[in-house]
Amino acid sequence: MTSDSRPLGRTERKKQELRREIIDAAFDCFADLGYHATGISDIAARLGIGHGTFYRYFENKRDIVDHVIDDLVGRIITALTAENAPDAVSTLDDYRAQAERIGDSLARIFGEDPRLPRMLLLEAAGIDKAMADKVLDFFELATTLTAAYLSHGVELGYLRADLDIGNSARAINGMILGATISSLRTPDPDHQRRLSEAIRRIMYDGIAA
Amino acid sequence: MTSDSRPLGRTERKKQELRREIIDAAFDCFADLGYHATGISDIAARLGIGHGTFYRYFENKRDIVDHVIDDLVGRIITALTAENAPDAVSTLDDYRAQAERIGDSLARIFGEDPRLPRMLLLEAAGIDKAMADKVLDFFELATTLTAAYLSHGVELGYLRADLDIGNSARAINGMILGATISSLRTPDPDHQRRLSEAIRRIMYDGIAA
Amino acid sequence: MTSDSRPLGRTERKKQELRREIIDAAFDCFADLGYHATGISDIAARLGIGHGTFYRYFENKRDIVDHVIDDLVGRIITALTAENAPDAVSTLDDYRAQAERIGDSLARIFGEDPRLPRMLLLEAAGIDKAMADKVLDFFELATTLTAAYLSHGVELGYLRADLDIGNSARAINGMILGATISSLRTPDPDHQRRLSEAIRRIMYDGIAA
Amino acid sequence: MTSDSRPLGRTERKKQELRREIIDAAFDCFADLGYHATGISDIAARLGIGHGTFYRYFENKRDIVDHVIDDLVGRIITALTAENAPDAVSTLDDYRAQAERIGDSLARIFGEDPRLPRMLLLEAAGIDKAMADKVLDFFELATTLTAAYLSHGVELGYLRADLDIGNSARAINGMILGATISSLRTPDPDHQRRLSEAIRRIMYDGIAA
DNA sequence: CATGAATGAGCCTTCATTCAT
DNA sequence: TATGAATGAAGGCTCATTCAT
Repeated sequence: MTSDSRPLGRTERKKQELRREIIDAAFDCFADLGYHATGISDIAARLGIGHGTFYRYFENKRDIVDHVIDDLVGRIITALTAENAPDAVSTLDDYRAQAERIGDSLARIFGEDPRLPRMLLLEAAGIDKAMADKVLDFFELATTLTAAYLSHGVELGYLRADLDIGNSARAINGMILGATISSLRTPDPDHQRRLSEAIRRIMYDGIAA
Repeated sequence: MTSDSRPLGRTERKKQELRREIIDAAFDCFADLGYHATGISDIAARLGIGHGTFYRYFENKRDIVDHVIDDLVGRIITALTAENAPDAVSTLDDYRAQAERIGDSLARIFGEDPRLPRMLLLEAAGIDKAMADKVLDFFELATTLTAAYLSHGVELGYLRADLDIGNSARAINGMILGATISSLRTPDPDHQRRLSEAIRRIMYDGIAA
Repeated sequence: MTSDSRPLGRTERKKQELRREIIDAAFDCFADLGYHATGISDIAARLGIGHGTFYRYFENKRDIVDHVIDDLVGRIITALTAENAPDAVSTLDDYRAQAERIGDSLARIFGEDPRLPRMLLLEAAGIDKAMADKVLDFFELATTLTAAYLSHGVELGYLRADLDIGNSARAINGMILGATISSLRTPDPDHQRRLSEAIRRIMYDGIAA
Repeated sequence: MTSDSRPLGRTERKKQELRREIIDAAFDCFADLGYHATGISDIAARLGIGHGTFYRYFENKRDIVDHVIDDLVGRIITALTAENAPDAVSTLDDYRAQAERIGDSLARIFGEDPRLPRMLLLEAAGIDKAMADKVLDFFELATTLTAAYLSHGVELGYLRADLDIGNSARAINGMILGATISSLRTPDPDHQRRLSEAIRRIMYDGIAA
């Protein structure tokens, strides 16, 4: 059982590896220089491969950035859903703890590599209409995930029965988005923790006296 | 004292007018095609002027987009602050009404021309580092404005005394940001109204049962 | 008898004056910035006139530089021929003194304004073929002048009877040219005097022991 | 030790070849059209290559002309110094023969391709200040070379002991320069020979009776 | 399969010149 | 007559992409 179930040849495995490395190098370049300022040769140079080789793995410049973004989005979705299924909790404390856990997951993944939110929020949408759509798709997907949590909370009676689930999900995601943007300027973990706390406080109790 | 109030000659006025038109045309182009896909000739063609004329009014392509963005930001700030000084209200009802008014202002200015939020949120940040900074500056400014409102609310006793003002302002602005992004996909005014309502509900009461 | 023989109107006189000023300003610009780096607007700006006005006095950029060069050449020729007619001397000492006087004239006119030789030797010829021809014409004219002096010297018996007049004139003018070029790098009058002395020594005695 | 002497691969050799061809084509264009009237596309078209290819070999237009001029200057210096070391002669006749040989070298190299002196004397200096400096540097270098010959001549007693070596070198180079300029108008080899003769006559004997 | 030399579409920008005011 | 706003030809340069080796 040393290899995958399908007998990928050594060559094939190497190819997948390089493909992976190209995606990572492209991410590095796009994050450092910006998409438009990055040349294919920058990506190739970072890997020490000929820039012609790039085209054996990806159609063109537009193609690679799609893979880079899909990769990022996949990483985030994975982090958010792992061990955090909406219906995995059954007590109020569990519920709140899960919300906190989700916030921490996001903070960790964005905190570990600030280029990730920067790429997703500042760089990606400006590439072209299709990419902007993909970013908006991601926001919508996030809304759906959040809505599922809220829905579960309403069912369990933890949340207001009259909650406008979809729109509240949008609002909550907006707060997370705001926090993420704030982290671009102030990456300090302490600050993020306080901001996270403020968001949870608003979520549960509002701001009214 | 023979008409000193109109110190601009007819020529000068025409110049200012054309300058204004170029900014507008550039906004149109950037919003339609994206910054990088827009050529100076596109802007000039839209106005029926020679593209050399463009350079009599703006340094270069980077210069005009700065003016376009400053113009948009200025419009938004104006709309948000006009008749909405943080300390212009003195009762809780006034306070809530003002919050609603501000939300409406934003909805109107973004609803009137959906290209405005699209330009500011999706296009601008991807132009280059400096522009990304300008967009983040704008978010920070918005946070400051919101914080002033919250601060006033705490002073008047409408809001929780233990409110983390700065971070709550960030969270609230995040919700507005989320709503704005949502409006890019679902420009329907009714939907916006419900979303706006959900945000205000969360703000004041939270989501807890 | 306050005006010229022809009753030039005041307007006409002003026109000639401005024309003159434009030529001077153009010379300044060409000498400072180089012909190609000089814009019509640079010339106009230096005079504080609109650059459209330029075209009421000169056909185009190529036209003005022709006038500038003609002006320079005229000044040099005038300086060289004034009081220095080839047949104005009749003794050997006079002859040598005249040669010295001519050298001094050149040194003075070039020394007074180093932009003059710079313009003529470095800038002009590179403008285009026609201008290069004009510069070569000037060299030929200078050769003719020098040849006349030599011819006179031979007639009077001051110079070798077997002198190849034309080619010796070319050689002598070459020495002057070399001195002028040297003055571009080393404008020091003392150095020029010694160089001038060396040239005259070679002219009369050669370098042989 | 299997052919270590040819360390350049075939590709590398081709590259050097094309680089050489570009320099030559650029020289052709600059000489034919003038530097400013020459476009990169003219150079590329002359070689039948895409104009983008040009930029794989040279930084920009300014870069190539530097190489063209350096190439010309190098060729001249080589021709002047090859087999003509200042101290390679030991009799007066040798000395005169060497001087003649140097003159012939120059005449040959300039006569073979009249575009060479045209480029160096008429075109180059007008390109910009830096290039004008380079041309003046070349004149100074030539002066240094000539001065070495004169110095040797004085040491051997062939030349006047009181010779102002530096300035005489300038004067002599001026005569050569004058001859070169004359050759631009009158490329006839016979004429050049007579002019060369006249120069040598002046050098050794002067013009006095 | 990897390479990088070659390519040219297409951009931004300048500036001499025109002409309506 | 003087002006300077408008113009667009022209050209330098970049870089994604191709393809022969």
